[in-house]
Amino acid sequence: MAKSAAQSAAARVRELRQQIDHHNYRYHVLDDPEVSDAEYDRLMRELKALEGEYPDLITPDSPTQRVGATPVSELQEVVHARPMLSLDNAFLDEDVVAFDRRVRERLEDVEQVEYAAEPKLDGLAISFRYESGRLVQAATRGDGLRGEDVTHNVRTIKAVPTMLRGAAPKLLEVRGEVFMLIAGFKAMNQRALERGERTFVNPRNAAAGSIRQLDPRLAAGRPFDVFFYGVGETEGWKLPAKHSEALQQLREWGLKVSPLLKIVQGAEGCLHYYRDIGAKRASLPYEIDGVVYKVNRFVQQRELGFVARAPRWAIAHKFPAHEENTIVKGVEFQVGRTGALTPVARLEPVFVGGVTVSNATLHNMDEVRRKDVRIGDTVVIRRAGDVIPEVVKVILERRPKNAVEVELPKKCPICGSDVEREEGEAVARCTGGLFCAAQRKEALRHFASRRALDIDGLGSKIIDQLVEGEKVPKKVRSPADLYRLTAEDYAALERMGEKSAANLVEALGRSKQTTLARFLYALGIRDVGEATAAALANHFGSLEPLQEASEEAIQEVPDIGPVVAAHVHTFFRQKHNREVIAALRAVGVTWKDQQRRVAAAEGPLTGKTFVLTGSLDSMSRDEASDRIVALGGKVAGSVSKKTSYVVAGAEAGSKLAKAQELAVEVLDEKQFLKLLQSG
DNA sequence: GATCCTCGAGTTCT
DNA sequence: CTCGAGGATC
Repeated sequence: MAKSAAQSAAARVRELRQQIDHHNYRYHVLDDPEVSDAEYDRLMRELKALEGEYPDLITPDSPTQRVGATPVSELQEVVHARPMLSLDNAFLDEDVVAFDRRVRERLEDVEQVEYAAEPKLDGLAISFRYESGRLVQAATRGDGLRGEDVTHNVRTIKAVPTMLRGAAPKLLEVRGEVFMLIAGFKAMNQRALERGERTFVNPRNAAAGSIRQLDPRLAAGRPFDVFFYGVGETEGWKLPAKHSEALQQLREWGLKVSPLLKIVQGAEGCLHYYRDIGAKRASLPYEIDGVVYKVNRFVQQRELGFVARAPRWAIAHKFPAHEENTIVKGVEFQVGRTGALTPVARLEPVFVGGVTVSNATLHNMDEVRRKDVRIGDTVVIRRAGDVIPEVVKVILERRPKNAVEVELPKKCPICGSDVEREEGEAVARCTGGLFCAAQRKEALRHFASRRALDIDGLGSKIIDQLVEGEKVPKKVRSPADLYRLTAEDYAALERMGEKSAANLVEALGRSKQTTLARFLYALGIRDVGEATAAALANHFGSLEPLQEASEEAIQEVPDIGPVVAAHVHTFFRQKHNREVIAALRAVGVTWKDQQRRVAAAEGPLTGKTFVLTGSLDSMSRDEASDRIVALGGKVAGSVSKKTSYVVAGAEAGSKLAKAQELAVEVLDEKQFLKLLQSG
């Protein structure tokens, strides 16, 4: 009786493992799950329960054994049966052309070479050994000849099958890249930060660190993924004629291959592929540092052979690096429109991500202390998918003895006024107000900016001269002064010809006809940005009632609380500000009072919130957002659970990753246009 | 009182 | 784009 129960348990265990392996394959390799996560969990729980009852049935390749294997005391050395080679690097198009030429010269009678091209992932190269379809060993690349045994950790990666599907050969050693998804990496870092644990600089380091852990419980649950890209030692498998065909066979065995793998012809095909992937780079959910081209036919590969430790039949074509090291030469403090003092690191110029970077913001003193940046330090600079360079961290081992700590200045570097930092606030401010030339300049620049009065041709070089100006009849102190200068006055400035001066006066004339919302925004009231200015304009309809409104009345406006209301109220109580406003109206700045509007326009998109990222082909982001609002939708700046859609254009950045993390629906340009049309 | 969602402000380089 | 902080909501 007991025996037959054990027998049926064994059968059920086999059945469950088969099902779970199948669902893993659907989920991780095909990206097309058949069952819900809940159903999957139910199968896992049943298997665990049975194995708990009959421990004899537990085998190392059971899906339950991925997590919770016992820690190892040290990583064992593994000698690779076939060396894991490194690749030659190409940085320029010419390098690729030269590579292709060398290949053709060695292969006589071949006019055009076929290459298999795929992205080069920024992860960790691993060799996986399957014996009779069963994963028996996973090892790091190491120096190429010997690596470290990391089987215990690799077993916890769900995308790595512990058992191959179908008829597997007696021995199959495959190579693949283990990497971390950016979204998962960020979430993991965030959690670590909240718990006060150490964080990782980038997904690559996180992957390498996790895989080399001794305790697999630390690696389990980390957001790993894997793509297999090559074959090592085999037994009982007759290799097909082409590399791409071999990868196709790996796919059928359940080993995940990059979906971006492509067959291309000649150097031209390679370069075309490089640009194509380069354009997609920022929107991929993982980091890549280039693409790899491999001669596709195995016969040709064998004919080409190797030099030293790199094959002659493959090359890695690198993208410009995202991260570089450089030295902090100094830290200066910039003064912004509101008087905020911002520390900026002056760097030894360094080429990162396609441009030369010589400055990077440090945001505020808290940030300086948190990262512990000192003058003389060597730092890691990153230009991720975004544009703005960032100091990632200090390389402490390279800190010179005479490194200087950054001190917050006591006096404003521009005007010499006292610097104050409110209790509990991150920013320090110059107290000089409009006495400070930096604040006057920034206020003018803000006034002229595109989203304010949009005065073309009034750049910072011109503003500098107007404010400090030797060559101006009267120094410009407020925006109203701008309208009193003539074309001749402007033409007298450095780097200003008659034509530019005429254009500027023309632009000033155009700017006089504006809207209340833009005007309020242009005034530069603290904490009043575009959205708040629009809310004030909608609520009050015209300027006079707002100027006379009490703090309480201002707080009636949606999204305005006591702090902002106080700023607005104080602004209009000040004599100087009222004079500037009167002067602006006197020179002809005007707008149509708008209807007081309570609700937004009704439309097919009412209740939907959109977030835009990347650039669209058919319209600018401003146009896109106008069209959404016209149909009753809302456009927000950041992705949250309440976001209905993220519209991702070319070179979408971190918002796309965030959307994927929160499972918010993502629309590409086509789908977005369709939605607009149907509305 | 805590948490989430938005907005504002400052920033790089070509 | 990122960070900090104000406002709303539970």
